[in-house]
Amino acid sequence: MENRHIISYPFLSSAPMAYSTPSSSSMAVSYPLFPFNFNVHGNEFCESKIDMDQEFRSSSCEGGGRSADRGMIRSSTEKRGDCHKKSGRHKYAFHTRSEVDILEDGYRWRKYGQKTVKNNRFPRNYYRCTHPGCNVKKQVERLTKDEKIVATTYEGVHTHPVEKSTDNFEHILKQMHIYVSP
DNA sequence: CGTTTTTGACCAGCGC
DNA sequence: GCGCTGGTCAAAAACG
Repeated sequence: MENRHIISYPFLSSAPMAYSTPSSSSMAVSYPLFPFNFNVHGNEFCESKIDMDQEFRSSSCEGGGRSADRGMIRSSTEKRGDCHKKSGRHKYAFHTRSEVDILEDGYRWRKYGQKTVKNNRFPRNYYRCTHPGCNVKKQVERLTKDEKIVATTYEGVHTHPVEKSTDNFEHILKQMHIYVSP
């Protein structure tokens, strides 16, 4: 199986990347950091920024730990404590053309859910970063209209460096095909 | 044997 | 209030 991906990674580092908002509508392939708002009107590659919170403070989700109590954690401390709009995290969705669902992006993900969504015959997969204290999540789903397109949604910012070596990552970059309109 | 995936159930938000 | 839909949990299974 071949790992052909046309992808870009907005979350390669936990460094605070500037919101460059490229109005020039051409994606700057600035290895290894991509700006948050890249815009490519190439072929299949599209990107949509869903939501943005300007400061993502890691609000210590490891406080309670996993309770063995039946019934859910239901996050009683942060439920109505401070955030009046709970989905105020960094959240970025972009489409990639790939033949496998997930690609080695340097982080380690653990799958925690799978749901069949309404307009897709492919299920949506839910992943979470396995680093302790890092609650970055991502969703991966394959589109029905073109099953070569994989929609990936990242939520949150990693609060730790990338696990895997940069050698491996350069290998990944060589696999990536990025559409840039001339 | 530790970690990850699978999978059904549970919960919350939203529209009617 | 009810049902639908999406997101998450957690126990069991699978995996290395």
